[in-house]
Amino acid sequence: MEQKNERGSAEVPYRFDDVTPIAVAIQGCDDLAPGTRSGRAVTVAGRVMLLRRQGKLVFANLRDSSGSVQLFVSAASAKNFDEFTELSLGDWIGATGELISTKRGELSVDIEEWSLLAPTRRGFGDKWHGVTDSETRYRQRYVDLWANPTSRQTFQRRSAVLASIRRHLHDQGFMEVETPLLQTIPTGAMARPFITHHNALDMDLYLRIAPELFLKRLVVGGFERVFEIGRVFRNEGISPRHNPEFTMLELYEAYADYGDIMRLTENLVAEVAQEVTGSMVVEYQGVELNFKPPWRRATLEELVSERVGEEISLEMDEGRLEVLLQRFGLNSAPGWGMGKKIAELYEETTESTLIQPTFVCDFPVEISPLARDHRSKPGRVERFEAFVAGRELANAFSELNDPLEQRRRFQSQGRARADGDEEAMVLDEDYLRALDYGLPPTGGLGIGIDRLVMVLTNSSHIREVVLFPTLRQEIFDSVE
RNA sequence: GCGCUUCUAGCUCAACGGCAGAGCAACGGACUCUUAAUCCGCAGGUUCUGGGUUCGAAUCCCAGGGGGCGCACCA
Repeated sequence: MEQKNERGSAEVPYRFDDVTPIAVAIQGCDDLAPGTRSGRAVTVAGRVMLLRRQGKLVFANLRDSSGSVQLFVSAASAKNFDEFTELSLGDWIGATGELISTKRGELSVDIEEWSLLAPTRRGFGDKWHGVTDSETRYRQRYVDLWANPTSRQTFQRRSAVLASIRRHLHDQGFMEVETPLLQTIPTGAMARPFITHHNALDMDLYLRIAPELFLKRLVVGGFERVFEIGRVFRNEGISPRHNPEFTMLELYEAYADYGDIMRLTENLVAEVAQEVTGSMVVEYQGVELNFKPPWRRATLEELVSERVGEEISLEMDEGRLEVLLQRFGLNSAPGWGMGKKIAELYEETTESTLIQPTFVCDFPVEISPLARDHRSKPGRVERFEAFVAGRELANAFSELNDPLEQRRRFQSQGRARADGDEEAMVLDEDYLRALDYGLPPTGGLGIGIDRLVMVLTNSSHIREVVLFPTLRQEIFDSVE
């Protein structure tokens, strides 16, 4: 099966000098006339992806992370020519030669010297079809990345998105911080946690479901603009839009309210889109999404009223609301107040229809335990969610900074928990103590980075944008 | 967790109740300007696993496993 490849890596070099990325090496040589030589010598390295043997002349395509280039290997001028003809697709080599244009006008490196850097013992799939089997692509991402250019581009763009976000936030005076992943109280969001155990302390710990409360402690501590980009873990279902671990951006800005955060959000996302895709208008699954600010702003109650076709509000008749819930197949649970019921109706009828970027504003206080009461609308908080392509992209609020009110909110969550809501938020005494020391007016924001990357890479499944997505354990037939 | 669906050579796929095949890769050989696919040759299989039905199962049925989609849950 793998007959040829009794070759190991024992005899290949430990390093290879003077490598230039292929994209850099070939820069400026696009217009070399067919059949001419550039006089420029380059050293490149990468994987042999295609081979066309013509006897005393071999053409190969060499690829590295920056691009690919044709290698022109002639028996008359290349060292170790016979060995070159024995290379396999997928072998790593390094090579030095002059940039030339072939008779057909293909820019090539006319190899003088080359070295095998690592042989491959397994093939990289069909050279035309690549590897399409999704299981192989997710489990063996190293194969996917080499075999499928679009996969490679997706992850390169993901990196560009992260770099762009960091650059913009640093430019605006935000400081990047790291807070605990291992937490004694899993709080700051509505979700079930993963539990683990620390042996020396003989203590259960939780993988964080959000960094939120730690970041606000830092604002109490005087860091007025902080952000964290990091993994959070939620012990919930897996779907095309959910991976148990995912990457969240959270930021907090002192002296700002949710209106400031709205402007920050639309500007940040629009500029990132512009930088990584070249445009603020992005095609996603056949639909054009326009991220150019300003985005539409509407209240949750306005949007759900629009969809349902009649006025929906916290002040409406509760019996009428129950009728509407029934009509949409929703059964309210004991303990649900008007706010929760309206939120459920909104989620069922409205969320998936919000295609263009939209700020959904002013959520019911009942479902927003960390957001500050709206300055003029009783029963609502100053909170928004940004929706794009029918999905939540961001969640933000004017942060609740009153320790007494925060305690009441936690206690209300505690009652929901007692009623069986496993995702109701857990009270954090130290956080309340921190608020006692004074949290200035603060705007906070959370953005699901994976979903942002999905939109900016036209990916329909979160696994397309997570390098090593969570899968069931693979069972190997033999253990050697 | 539930429903639907899928799994055949290293990869991409045929065969759909009657001898398990092709292209590419690999392996051997020919070829000095090719562009996934030149030519000749040679190999390659627990058809995901285990049961069952049948004269006969990759194919039909049952159970299990992996993947995908949908629902539920969430971001």
